[in-house]
This record gives sequence, structure tokens and C-alpha cells, in this order.
Amino acid sequence: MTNIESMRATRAPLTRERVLAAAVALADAEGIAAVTMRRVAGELGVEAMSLYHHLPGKADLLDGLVDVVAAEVATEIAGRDLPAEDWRAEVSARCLTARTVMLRHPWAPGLMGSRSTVPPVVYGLYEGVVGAMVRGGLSYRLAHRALHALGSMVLGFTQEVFRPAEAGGSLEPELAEAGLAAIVDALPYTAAMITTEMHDATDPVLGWCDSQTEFEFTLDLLLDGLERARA
Amino acid sequence: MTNIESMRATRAPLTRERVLAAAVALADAEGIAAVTMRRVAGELGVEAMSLYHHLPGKADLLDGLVDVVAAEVATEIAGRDLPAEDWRAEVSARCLTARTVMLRHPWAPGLMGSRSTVPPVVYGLYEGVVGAMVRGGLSYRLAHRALHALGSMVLGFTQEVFRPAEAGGSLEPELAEAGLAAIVDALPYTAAMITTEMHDATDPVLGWCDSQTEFEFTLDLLLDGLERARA
DNA sequence: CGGTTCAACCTTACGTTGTAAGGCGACCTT
DNA sequence: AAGGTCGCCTTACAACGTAAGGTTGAACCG
Repeated sequence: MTNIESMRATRAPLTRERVLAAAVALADAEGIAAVTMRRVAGELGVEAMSLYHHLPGKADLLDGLVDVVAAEVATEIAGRDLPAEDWRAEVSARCLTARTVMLRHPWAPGLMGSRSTVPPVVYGLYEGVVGAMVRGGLSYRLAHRALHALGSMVLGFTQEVFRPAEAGGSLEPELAEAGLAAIVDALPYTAAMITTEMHDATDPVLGWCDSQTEFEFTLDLLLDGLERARA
Repeated sequence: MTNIESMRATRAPLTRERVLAAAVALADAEGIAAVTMRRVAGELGVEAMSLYHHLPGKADLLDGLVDVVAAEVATEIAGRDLPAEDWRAEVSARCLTARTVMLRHPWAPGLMGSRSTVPPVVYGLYEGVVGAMVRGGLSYRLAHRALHALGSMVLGFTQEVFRPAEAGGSLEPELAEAGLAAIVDALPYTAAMITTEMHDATDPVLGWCDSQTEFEFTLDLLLDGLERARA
């Protein structure tokens, strides 16, 4: 009937963005556990199965959540003019910006740690940090290690930054196989870091990201700092 | 019948420990997602509901898992004689030991981050680290901050070490209400650190654990170290 | 204009999850 | 021997993700 027509017309059509926005709001308000397909749909005045026309499944919804948060970080970073001449100030600003966003979405770090893929936006964030450090004179090796240390702080990663899960889809094959050239263009510093590190590593295939070494490096960094602070 | 009797007699009786051991083995083998009540019971040749006579529920099973891992760390630390005269070496050894255990149980850091309570064993681990640092001459303030930094590395915490979740049960009320005296006895360094920090803090109730300050402190520590390493 | 197509949304249903309620047999105590 | 307790099981339920297929209003096309 016309009534129903107008009801339908009144309700804004569902989109991936509207679904994700509702999910973010729900996670912020009631925690990530409240983000169920039925519940998100309910917030949008819709049934659960309707979401599947805009997102392939729950996994993609969760991936979409980290996408939204990462994009929020990127936007916030873009919105401020960073002190490009001082690498420390720039890296610091980027990390602190990421942190403020994480504080707005306390569920985000845990979610990022549990997902099995890293959305491109996140690599873009890494790129910004790596670029600042390399421009500041740090070697790619040092930048690589710093990325682990800082990522561990901001996101609470224990698992590796570049090898997110046990699933086969690690970054390295991903790079080797598909759009390597495109990635090199979009993420020059990161690409340079990866190729440099891969070249230097004893085992170029799997060993370039030696988590034990990263860990000990960061540990020494912290301990040296504490030693000096020990007034 | 007698057959059934002997079967029953053959099967070792369920205990909290046996259930947790089975759950740990399952998590190690197939990931934390495989740890369901039915599945754990199945591994023990038992029905799901039987577990409830030894654990109140799934939450307690998961809490028990982090308990087991923390105890494993404690055992491993106790098993080696630490270089007590060198605080750096001692802290380093404790952290590296914790890390090797985490590597055996890759699901553990994420689980620890998601639980809403911190089992006493974990506080015991903190105590060991705090003690080493204080004996090494670090102030309680510095030790407190170092605990955040190191905990962030080992466990991948983003959330606070001492205020694990949004649930009301933070450490501070917990301390104030219940067995404060017992905790002070068992964890002297930690207790001293808490009272010292609480006393110094501007807002003694909630502000003694200023995560923003912790974060910036660790960040500066890392950045100072990177600056120096920037050869 | 009538018929077809299609996207968006809904209904139903299935298997799996955690767990509340209660049953049943073997042992311990008195 | 009677009764109680302990340990395990059976049954049942609500909520979850999602596969399969139905409905409906709009858009297109002859």
C-alpha cells in the first residue's frame, strides 16, 4: 500500500557504510560482544539477513570495523599539520593520534589483534610512520624494529605486525604474488623497508621478520631508557 | 553393572586441573575458538554439563586458562636462578621467560587482554619484576611505569595493567575492600608501589594510574632509544 | 501499458553455542 | 539397611551465524 511505500521511502536504504556505522556505535556503547548480526540489524530497523546484501558475513563486518577505525586515525592525522622537520615530533604525533582514536573505541585494539587480515588503511598508517623515521635518518632496519615497538604499544600487538595470523595469507606472499608494483607506488617507504630487510635477512623468505630479535631489541631499548631514568 | 563400574573406575575422575589441562592442550592444538564446553568435555570422554561440577561456567574456564599459563611462567621463572645482583639481567630474564611461555600458547596474550579479572598468579609475576627493579634502585614511580611498558610488550596490553576492563572490579576497590593486609604481605614491593603512587597522585582514588602519562613515558623511552641507535 | 527483471528486504530453518533444571547410579555415613 | 551426597548424564532453551528461498516495489523494455 501507499503507507508501506512511504515507510519504505522514509527509511534510508542500507549501505555497507550505514551498517558499519551502526556497528561501531553499538560496539562503543555496549562492547564488541553486543555486535551480533541480529543486534546490528535491529539498530537499523531491519532483519539480520538483510545485512548479508551489503556484507558477505560477520567476519567482513568485523574487518569493516577495524577499517573504519583505521580510517578514522588516518583522517585525524591528515587533519593536523605534522611537524615534518622533526621526526620524533612527527612519529610522536602520529602515535598519539592513533591512541586517542583507540581510546574512543576501546574494543578496536583487541579486534585488530584478532583479525586475520590487515586492511590497506593500516598499512597506510605504517607508511606514514616509516616515512617520518626514514626521513629523520633512521635506517630501514631501525625503522622496521621501531614499527614493531610502537605498534606493540599502540595496538597491543603480541603477534607480528606483518604476519597477522596463522592463516596462509601473510604479507610476503601477498606482495610477491599480486599487485606488488601498485603497493610499491603507494607505500614507497614501506616497500623499500621490506625489500631492504628481505635482502639483508639470512633467510629471505621467512626470516626477515624475526620476532625474537624484535622483541629483544625493544626490550633493550626500554631497559636502556630505564637505566638512564634511574636517577 | 560391573563392566560399567570398572569403566568408571578406569577413567580418572574429573578435576578442575584435568579440565584446564585438556582445555590448554586443545587451545594449543586448534586455537582458542575450539575451546567450547562440549569440545573440552569430549576430549575428556565426558559430556559438557559434567564440567560444571568443577568449573562454574565458561568464563571461569577461560580465567583458568590464563591462570595455568601464568603459573607456567611462574614455575619456569622459579626453575632458573636469576642473576639477582643485576637488575637489568633479572628483569630481562623474567620478561623473556614469560615470552617463551606465551609463544608456546599463542592464544594466551589475547585471552589475558580480554578477561575482566587478573588472577593472583599474574600479580605475583608483576611482583617479581617490580622487586627486581626496586632492588636495582629504580623508584616506585619508575618501576610502575616500567611495568606498564614491559607488560605492554609481553602481553600486548593496550588496556591498563591494573584496570583490566570496564567492569566495576578494578584493583583499587578490590584492594581497599577485601584482603588488603594479606596482599601487602604477599606482594610487598607491589603494595609499596601502589601506596606510594596513590599517595603521590593528585587524584588518589582514580588518578594514580594515569594511562596517558604511562603511554607518553614509554613512547619517550622508545624514541630516546631510537634516537641514540640512529647511527 | 503489461510483463519481466532485479535489488532489497524478510521468513524459515539448521547446526552450534552456553547453560538452567532435573535425573540416576555409585559411594559414604550413620 | 536407609538416606544423603557426589559425579556424571539427559533434556531443553535462548541466542548465535548463516544457507535457502520467498516477497515486494521499482525500474526497464517491448
